[in-house]
Amino acid sequence: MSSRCGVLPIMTERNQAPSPSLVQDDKAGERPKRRGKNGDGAERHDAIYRSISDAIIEHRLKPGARLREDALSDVFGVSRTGIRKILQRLALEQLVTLTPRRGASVTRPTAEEAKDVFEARQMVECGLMPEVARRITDIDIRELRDMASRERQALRAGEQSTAIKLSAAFHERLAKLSGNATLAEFVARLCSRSSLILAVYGSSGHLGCESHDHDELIRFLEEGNGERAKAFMSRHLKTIESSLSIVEEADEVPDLHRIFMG
Amino acid sequence: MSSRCGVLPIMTERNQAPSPSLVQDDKAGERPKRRGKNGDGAERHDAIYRSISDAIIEHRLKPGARLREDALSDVFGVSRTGIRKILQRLALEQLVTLTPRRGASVTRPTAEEAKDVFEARQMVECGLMPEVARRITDIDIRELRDMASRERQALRAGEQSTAIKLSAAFHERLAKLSGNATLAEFVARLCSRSSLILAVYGSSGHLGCESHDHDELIRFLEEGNGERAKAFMSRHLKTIESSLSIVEEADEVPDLHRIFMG
DNA sequence: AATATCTCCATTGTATACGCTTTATGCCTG
DNA sequence: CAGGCATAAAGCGTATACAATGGAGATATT
Repeated sequence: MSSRCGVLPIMTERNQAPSPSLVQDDKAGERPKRRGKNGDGAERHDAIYRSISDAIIEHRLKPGARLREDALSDVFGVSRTGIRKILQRLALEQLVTLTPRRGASVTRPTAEEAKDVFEARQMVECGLMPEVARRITDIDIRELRDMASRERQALRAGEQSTAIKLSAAFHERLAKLSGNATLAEFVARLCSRSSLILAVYGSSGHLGCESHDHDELIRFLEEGNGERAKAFMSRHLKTIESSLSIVEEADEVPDLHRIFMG
Repeated sequence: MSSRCGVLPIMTERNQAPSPSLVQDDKAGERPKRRGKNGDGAERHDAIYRSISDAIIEHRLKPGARLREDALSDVFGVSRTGIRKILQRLALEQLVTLTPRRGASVTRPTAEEAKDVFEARQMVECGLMPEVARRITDIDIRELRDMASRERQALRAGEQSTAIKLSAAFHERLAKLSGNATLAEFVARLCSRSSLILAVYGSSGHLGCESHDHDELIRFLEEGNGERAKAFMSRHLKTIESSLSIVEEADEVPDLHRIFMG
């Protein structure tokens, strides 16, 4: 068994925090980095959280990959206590699955979850479009265009990880423009899970959003046409969903007869 | 300062778990309750979580109430480690607020959060009605009627806490009938937060849902009229929201002058 | 030879101890 | 008499240690 992925494809972390400040010598006993007052205590946890979250969203950590606590604590240089907190948070966002005595692993979404997530996105993201079209400003449009362009660029350069994350970020940003923080956060979580779903059910070579869909969507929003934006978003999401090859691989007892006996 | 509520209005807990198994003598040193194999380890945490969550939803713990870790660990007989995990989970559901070095307290929703939450409920709960109307069965209807009846009963008996929880439970159950677990969970969270919002902005004597609204809603669902159910739900939620007296009380320095000097 | 069982190890669950930050009270000073 | 500072206490953040459980491998038995 365990044809799963290896244990730790986690590359240290490409910290996007402003302070690189070598990580591993924190464990050396003394504490050389008492910068401000406490400062990086909570920020460090948040950075680690984003690090793992990004790795999952970008498919550097694939569904089913196990996340052992002391391996993570080794990599990030904090003790298991902090790691557990982070894993628990990721579990609540359903990016990792916490099996009671078995530890954490990257969630492998089921087909039904996939359906639910895209149904939810249909309802919420589409429902948000009119309000977004109403509230969007020129600055927002410029920023969205920039994101879309960077996404296209990454896609063309073959940087799948980056493209996936930018695509999710685009949808999240869009939702945030509605001004409703609660719904925006919900959309953000749905986008993360969508990324996971793409990792499992996505056909390779065709990752999520079409190259120019986002640009077209921006155009509708720019002209304040909320209804067309809504319709387009609906079509957009349907396109993504229908591109999935949901085969619901039989988890339990994988039909050895059918597999081997033909 | 600290004209807040006292420290611990937590009455031990009216455990709804099947095993009462006295709680407080766990701290007595020995561990007399090693029942099955591990059994109550995780279940116990879940019970504590529900205990606190219920207390918040039922307004036995009011917004702003501080939740000190060792006080809770004393009450429930588990160490701070477990309490922290639970508090973190509650924080992620936005029932409690975790201030970095200050500990946990019951969240006091802002006016904007209230608006966002009800806007989200409008979008999701109403959007779910057609599907619910399509999938509802006779058994579901009977169960919903029972819940509504129990709610009315509690309301009439003056048991506010029970009525509030039953009302939220009704909406949650309804959402679950849609078959979409993701959206159902979102609705559940919105309902919890709504309860909190009612605690802060609700005019007393008029808590949330009207007595007979739920019964009427059931009727529409029973006849499979998703659109009317949707419209009714929309009106229902609007009624609740407009019953709030959102005054955005000045949080800081609770106006001691106005309070004591008249 | 295959399966069941036993044992050991890897890994998580929980508690406790320690340090740091914040807060409150008392004292000193202007 | 009022306001600021210092000291003490209390509570949170983190790490480490210990216990317990589940799994994998080895061995014995049928």
